[in-house]
Amino acid sequence: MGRAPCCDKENVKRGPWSPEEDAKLKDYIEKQGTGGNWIALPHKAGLRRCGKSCRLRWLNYLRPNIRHGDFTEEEDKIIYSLYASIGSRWSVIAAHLQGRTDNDIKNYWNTKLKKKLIATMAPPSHHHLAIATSSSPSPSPSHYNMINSLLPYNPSVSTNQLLTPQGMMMTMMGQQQQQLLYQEDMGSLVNSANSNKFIMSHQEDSQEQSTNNGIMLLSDVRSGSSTTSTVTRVKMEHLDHQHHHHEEDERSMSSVVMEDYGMEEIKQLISSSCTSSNNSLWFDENKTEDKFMLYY
DNA sequence: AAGCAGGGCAACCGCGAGAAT
DNA sequence: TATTCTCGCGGTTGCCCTGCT
Repeated sequence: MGRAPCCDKENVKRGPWSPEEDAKLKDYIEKQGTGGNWIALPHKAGLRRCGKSCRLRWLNYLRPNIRHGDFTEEEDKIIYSLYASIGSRWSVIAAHLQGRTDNDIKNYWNTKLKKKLIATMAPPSHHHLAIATSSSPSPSPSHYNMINSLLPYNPSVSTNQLLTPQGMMMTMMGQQQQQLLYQEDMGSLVNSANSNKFIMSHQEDSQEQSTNNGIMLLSDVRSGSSTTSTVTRVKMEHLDHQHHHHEEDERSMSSVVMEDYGMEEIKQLISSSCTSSNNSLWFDENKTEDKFMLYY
């Protein structure tokens, strides 16, 4: 049995809203509210529009304190970060950006930010998405920015704080305590069965802490919806051979693991930026894990 | 100046979740 | 418990504007 249409499509106006319609809708909602029923609202307000159309118009354009255009760098970072963490859940991302609508952010991402990311992620071949290793030059700030963008968003973290591995670590350590399990060594890293849990293992050499941090991050954020779930798992590993006590392979190695069912774009961006000759790229299409790994 | 292509954005569509009946 | 209805969401479409040839 088919679903009943929400309105009589033959008798409703479609397309761009006129200033008169805007005024009617705004006036009605300001005086009467939505009444909790968008379907009935257009009739009451004297509009020949579908209730869904009215809702969309109000939420995306007419409601107070809406901002359009001119996204700031800070907002860009927030969007990058949240997208990396939760995927294309625009309403959630919008909730973190005062005055922005999900539609605005979605459009902004699709038309500008994604391209900006491509530009960032596709520099000359000597650029890699990686945390500095002892055998490679220090990454540029843009690398940290990109990596920062993969970290879960935390509004209390300043931009500057995110710009260095140390800052990132501070961020993780200080801000995500409720979600973090801190492990003393890699070998004891466990993959939590719980969703929405962030697991981090951090190795340090007591003599060379400042330059040779081993970092392992595992982010597992799942949407609440079982059917439209966006699963994002960002795992970044950096195993420096000098501190790599638990593996046979002594190569300097950093890896990024992205698991995701709704972030194909991110996958492509990262994989395309990390396929230079000295990297090996592994896709693990195991359906139970759905992850791919990038090793340097 | 005209035609075309691409980008940006507002609006629409269809689906799933959850409330109401 | 099953069915219907509304809301809210993400994906997609299509119009309009701008820049290029």
